[in-house]
Amino acid sequence: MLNEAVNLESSPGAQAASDRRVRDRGATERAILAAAKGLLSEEGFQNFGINAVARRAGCDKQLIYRYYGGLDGLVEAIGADLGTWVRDRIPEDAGGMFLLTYGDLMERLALLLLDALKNDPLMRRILAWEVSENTEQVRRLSEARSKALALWLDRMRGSLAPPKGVDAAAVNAVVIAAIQHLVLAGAAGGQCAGLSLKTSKDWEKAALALKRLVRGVYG
Amino acid sequence: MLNEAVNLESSPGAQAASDRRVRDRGATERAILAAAKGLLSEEGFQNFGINAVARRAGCDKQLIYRYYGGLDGLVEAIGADLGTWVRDRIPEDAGGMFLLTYGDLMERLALLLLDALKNDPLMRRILAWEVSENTEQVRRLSEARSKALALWLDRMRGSLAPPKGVDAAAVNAVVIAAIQHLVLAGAAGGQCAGLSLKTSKDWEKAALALKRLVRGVYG
DNA sequence: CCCCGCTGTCACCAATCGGTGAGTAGCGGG
DNA sequence: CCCGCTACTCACCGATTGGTGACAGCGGGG
Repeated sequence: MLNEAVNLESSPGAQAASDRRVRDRGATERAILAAAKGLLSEEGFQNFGINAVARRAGCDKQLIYRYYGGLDGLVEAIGADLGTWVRDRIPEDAGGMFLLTYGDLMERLALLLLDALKNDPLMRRILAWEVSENTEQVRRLSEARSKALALWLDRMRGSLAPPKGVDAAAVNAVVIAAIQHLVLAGAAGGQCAGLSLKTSKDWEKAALALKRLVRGVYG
Repeated sequence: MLNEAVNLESSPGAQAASDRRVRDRGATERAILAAAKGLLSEEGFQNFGINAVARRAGCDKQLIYRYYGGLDGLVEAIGADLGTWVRDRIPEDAGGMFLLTYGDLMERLALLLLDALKNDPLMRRILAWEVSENTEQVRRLSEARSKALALWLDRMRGSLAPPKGVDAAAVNAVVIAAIQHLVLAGAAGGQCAGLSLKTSKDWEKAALALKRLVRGVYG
């Protein structure tokens, strides 16, 4: 039914032969990792499983067990890959920014983070995963993500000291929480607490409100 | 277990007879709804399904199809039930609050919402569901939830007008986003952006930061 | 040369999923 | 008392899940 006659293939039957995977473990490993990241980005963690990844990678799931030790190992590999996230979005002039006040800096960082997350489906999916499940799997991934975020913030901050009299760590955490939830809600439902988050005009309004909040505490 | 043995048989087989559900459609419907809400609250949306609900309700899944038209209808019933959420947390003195400024009001509302969500696992799970999936099912539930939230805010606000010059709707949405994400992250992983969210002392720090932010914009 | 190891494929497992059709059991009205 | 309506249960369906053991084919080292 599937296979034509056993003939000397000249017809599309040859396709099966040409599709044949070259024996290259490294390439296969990379294909699996890419498939996993793509699948997580596009479909979310709901239907993220061995079978789905293998299907997308175009290989047998057995290879995932062999090369990554199962889904857990694969997820860990994704986490390790998140290290590139911070590298990829550190502008060269990070150290030479002409930011005068801590408020200037935090406003800038908030807007940068908002934009970065808005355009990074993988990070968004991981974030949603984090707040939805509490397995060891997602905990490891979460750790990698938050470490990357912390490193990014640290690099961007440089040596500027926060003002005294405010618990900057707590305030920043709340601001980041707001950013993350805005992005999640916007991507998922297109709105948050009655505020539409679809058009770029919508996002400008949200960004302005965010700026006001940050400026309100840090001046 | 509940009922003593009225009968002749003393063997464990009697248990099955004593457990026997009384034929009461209304009670069964309520049991199913309660099971659904409890399951969603405790386990999250991951393993929320016909089989799990029926198992917890102690009845056959067929009844869920019959009485609620399947999971969708059941979810909708949960959504309808969220209307009580508002009623349950409107303090009597809502109209008679001696709040002078819009800032006073929003600070108070923010802290109230933070606490309410912190202690409401069902709302939290729904919230997490909203940012993780975008099916028709969750969209309806989301709508019910946000409508309840909007109504609550409206009731609490009374007739106090927001100050001019600020996009209060956007600012409030951002604040609510922060609250919701703090609660989600706290419940799931016990922290958010490096800020621990476990002890009540942790939450006080977060609440203080939240107050500062609100006060910063609304004075 | 042959053989062994590595890469990749396939077949199969038990468990669970959502969903449906048919059958049982008890209560209430005639 | 019995009959019918209704609440309820059971058995089964195909599909999909995570997981494993056995096998095929190529290639390099003895």
